[in-house]
Amino acid sequence: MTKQKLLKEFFEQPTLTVAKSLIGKYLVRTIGGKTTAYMITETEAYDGFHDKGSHAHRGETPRNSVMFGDGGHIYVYFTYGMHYMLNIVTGKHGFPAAVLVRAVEGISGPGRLTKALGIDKTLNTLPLSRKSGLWVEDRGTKIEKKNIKRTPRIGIRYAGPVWGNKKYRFVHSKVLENFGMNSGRKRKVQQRAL
DNA sequence: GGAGTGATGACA
DNA sequence: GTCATCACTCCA
Repeated sequence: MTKQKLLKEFFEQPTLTVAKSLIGKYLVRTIGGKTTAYMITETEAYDGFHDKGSHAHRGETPRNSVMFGDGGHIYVYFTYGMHYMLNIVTGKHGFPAAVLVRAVEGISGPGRLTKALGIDKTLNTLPLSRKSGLWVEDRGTKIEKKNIKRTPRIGIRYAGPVWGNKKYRFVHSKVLENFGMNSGRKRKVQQRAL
């Protein structure tokens, strides 16, 4: 199995490309000397100033400033008084965009994901790297196009009929591994209802 | 369907 | 300084 760490160039691609390409990649977390990896199954794109669903649409603020920086950095924010959300900054410096990682295999929901992986605001603004203890790897998993569903994003109806209905959410429905069929092992697919 | 929770940003 | 809002989760 190849393990290829995704570099800055990957995250500098257009936000929608990154959001879609992240499905099937592995989110790797090192904490307290232990490393875990989970396949990403759900993402959402937040793309530029004009995106009314994005934190950046009213311009730069202390909270969202990392979105204006280089791709491949971590944007974590706290919401609803209890949940951290994990985003990965995309695009080039100066263009505010990010991908929200909503779910990984076995863990649905962005708040539950950050809780399970011990992700909090201390990671905010850091680059994805071994040093920060959080990065993304391509482990050779192949995802067929037809198995990635596109839907409107969750929880941003305030963005209005146009931006609220943009299909900027990518959800994985099935996985094919490049080294053969599942050798008898039962695949556990957890997926939130659509 | 509704409570809980507190940082954030808009406004004054 | 106040206040409404929120890229959510859990329990009913």
